[in-house]
Amino acid sequence: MSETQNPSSEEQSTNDTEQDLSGEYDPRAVEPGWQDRWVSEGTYAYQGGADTQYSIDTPPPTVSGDLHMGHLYGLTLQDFVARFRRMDGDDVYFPFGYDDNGIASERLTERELGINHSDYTRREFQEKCRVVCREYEDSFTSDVQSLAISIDWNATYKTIEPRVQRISQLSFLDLYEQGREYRRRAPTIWCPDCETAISQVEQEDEQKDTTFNDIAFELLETGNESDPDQETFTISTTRPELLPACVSVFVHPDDDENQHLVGGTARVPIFGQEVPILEDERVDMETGSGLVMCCTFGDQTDIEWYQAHDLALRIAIDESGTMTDLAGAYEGLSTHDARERILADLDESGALLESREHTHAVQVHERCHHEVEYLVTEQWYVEILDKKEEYLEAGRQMNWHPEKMFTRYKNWIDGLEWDWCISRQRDSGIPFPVWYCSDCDNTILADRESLPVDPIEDEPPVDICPECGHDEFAPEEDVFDTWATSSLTPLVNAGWDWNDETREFEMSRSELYPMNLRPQGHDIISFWLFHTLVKCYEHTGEVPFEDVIIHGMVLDENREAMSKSKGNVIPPSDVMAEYPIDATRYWTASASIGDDFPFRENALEAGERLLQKLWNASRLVDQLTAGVDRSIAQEQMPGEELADIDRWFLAQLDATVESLTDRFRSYEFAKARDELRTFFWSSFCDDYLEIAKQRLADGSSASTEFALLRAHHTFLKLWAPLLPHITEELYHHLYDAEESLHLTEWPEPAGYDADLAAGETAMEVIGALRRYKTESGLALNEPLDEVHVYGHIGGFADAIADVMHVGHIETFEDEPDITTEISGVDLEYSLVGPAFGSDVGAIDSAIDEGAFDVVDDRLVVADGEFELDDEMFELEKSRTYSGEGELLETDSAVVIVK
RNA sequence: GGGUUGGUGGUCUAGACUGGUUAUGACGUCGCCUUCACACGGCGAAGGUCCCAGGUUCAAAUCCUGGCCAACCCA
Repeated sequence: MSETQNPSSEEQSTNDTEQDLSGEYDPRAVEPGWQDRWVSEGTYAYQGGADTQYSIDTPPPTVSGDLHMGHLYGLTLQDFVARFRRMDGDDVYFPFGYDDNGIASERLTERELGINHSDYTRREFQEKCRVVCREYEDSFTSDVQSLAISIDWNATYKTIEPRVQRISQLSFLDLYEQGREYRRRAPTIWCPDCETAISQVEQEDEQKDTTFNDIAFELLETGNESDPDQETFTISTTRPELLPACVSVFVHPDDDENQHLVGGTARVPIFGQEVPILEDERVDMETGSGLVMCCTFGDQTDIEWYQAHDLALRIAIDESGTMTDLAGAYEGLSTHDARERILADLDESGALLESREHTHAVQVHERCHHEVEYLVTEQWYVEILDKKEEYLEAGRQMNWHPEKMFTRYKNWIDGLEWDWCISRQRDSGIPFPVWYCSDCDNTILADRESLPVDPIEDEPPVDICPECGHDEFAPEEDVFDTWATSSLTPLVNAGWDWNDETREFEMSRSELYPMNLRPQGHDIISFWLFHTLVKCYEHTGEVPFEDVIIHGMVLDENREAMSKSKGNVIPPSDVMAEYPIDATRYWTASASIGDDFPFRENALEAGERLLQKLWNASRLVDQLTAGVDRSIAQEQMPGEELADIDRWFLAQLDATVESLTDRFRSYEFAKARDELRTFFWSSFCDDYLEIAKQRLADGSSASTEFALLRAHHTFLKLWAPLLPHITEELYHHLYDAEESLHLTEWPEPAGYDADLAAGETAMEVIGALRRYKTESGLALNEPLDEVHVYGHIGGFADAIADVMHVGHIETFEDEPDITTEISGVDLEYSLVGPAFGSDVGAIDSAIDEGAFDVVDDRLVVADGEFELDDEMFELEKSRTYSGEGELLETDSAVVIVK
């Protein structure tokens, strides 16, 4: 869809492996070069035709602003999956879309150009939207490319493009024909600012300051004719402008004080209409006087009352938030002005008893934060309330990562109260492919083959109405809700379309569907995931996703959500200016899927350090294997030709490969990252590389050269999904000047066996000797004459001698000739507990007092009261060495430095 | 108001499903060391009532109940 900013700086990494790697890694020079090259070479293009695919249904960002941390995080997680799967043998379909139809992009356009949509024709305004969106999309695309997201840039879409419009309209027709859509005049959630209907998901709570007004209503009749002295009662309301819409007053059935009113009637002040007094348990007795007026409509409870009690309908507010003729003298005023004037008039007439400050939760439109109204309008709906159970069950069929996120999906479905309103009274959406007969209002649908259509410009498919024979039609002027289209992304990706010849729906890339992965934030489970499931399930009969990963939100350094109002937003551009992308990605990998996670400057610094470490270690490997044919890294050397120490390291590498593969497959990037970092840094750099360095310093060793290259080559691959730039750069320097590392195969365990226990002990011994030198003020390369090791270190004595510069090393399998004294007993409680139960305490205290003895490998405690088998305990010994040299202890060996 | 999730050294975090007595790692702090890939390095040290209170159990960071706090979702 778009070009990179600077498509041709490929030369910069054509390398010659003869040359040493330069002193320091310079990501500023390296990273942009690779980003450009990957895009211009189409490195991540979906191939098609392979046996195994992996398809990701990426979230199309709403075009409403710049790239933010949430995008960076989400996209990077997807990229980890994509890069791993690609190397692991799958043909990865990693598309990208922009959601540029609907209210968000219209408002962006208005904001950007300082205009209002109503000042233009629909066509003109749409054009302006396209222009503004295109600019935002281009800069967004270049941002995404500079994050090294391995998207196939041939597989992109915009939700406003004709291809997607067609799919969206096809979807509408299909659901209509299945009987799952209807058009109805009914109470609707309405945004007076955007002047459109919205759906339940698009409203949110907001605390607002307002005044709570006590207003006297004249009591005309009581319910049981008692208490005739009472002339008025009090209603508390925050919305006096709704008085002209008042249709009844409600009392709670448990409200003893006001019970006598039920069944009576009252007169509304100023407006004078007579309304019934009814009883309903939805009254909130705690707030105000306990008496509530019901207006059509002030909130959702009003709607429920209206339906349950068959009340009158009085419409006092119109689509633009202006008072209607029902408001009499207040007609034409905004709701806000009407409120002021009505309050003043109430005050003057004495009906306003009290006004007090009050904070309460109101429903607002999430896009513009204006208070919503509930208006009776004609809208299109997708029926969902009748299938809540089925959609819940369908959700259960997907693998949720983390599992607990399914609960959120369930809660959302449980709380559903409205069918899905999909019509919007806006300009820049996808039109309904519908006309209505001007005479009988019959619905005329467009033909499938003619889609996409715009009924305002296009003619209906019939000349006369099939119902009544009339020949004039009115176009449907509404457009689809954004989510009615973005809920179709799996079908867009799979190339869903209607085949007019076979009279069936089909997919041009059917192998992609159901998609393998849906990645998204937990904030849009109710929007995107739920709607997508409903739509795709109804169209295909299948659940659209195999796996769902639900990630958390990026927080600031104080663990608070980033928001413009708090002023704590960190734009990715700031981070990208200061840190390498690979370091940013390293930070991103530290979050477990599902957890919110804080921005941490020091995590980025840690990433930078790792890059430098990887670079330096690679430089050392490069130097140590200067004359060696690098292609051996991709071959196998039989285990028996390898020195013990080399085989030992490769065996550990095997285990790491295996474990990392599992981690990546189950989306556990944080664990993969930490495991790999620890193994790379501690085992490879600190231990093995030091050993290899010494071994090769003493003369060449085919075994060590092979192991070094093999390990290094493998490390580059293992790091590749997380750190794509530096690994690619190194790979080109050392192994292959042409092919991209990211298109090579994920490593597999080579099957090397080694005495892991002996290796472990050998590393302990090296550690102990290192400590000994440091603590004795010796340089680490200071020679030691002679060392005796008591413990099992197999064939690793030479390696220890090499790396620690020991002249002569002697090993003994048994205990050294030292004085040992039993200083305590370590109990194995997992065995002692079940065997001795409540006696464990007595055993503990007896041992503390020294009342134990070892007889024939058994521990006799408290004069024989208890006897423990040898596997139940271990003796703690303190050793004193009186011979020549110094005694060092490790967990499994004793070392004497002569 | 209802629900969900979480609360582990100064900070972030592993461990919790499957209970076992010495709670993981990183960052930061402090001390020592220029050492031939790397001081963006190495070695070492200090630092924890595992939110609180009960309960179950021989044994609880882990399981159960209640509370407090925070975030999110829904009213």
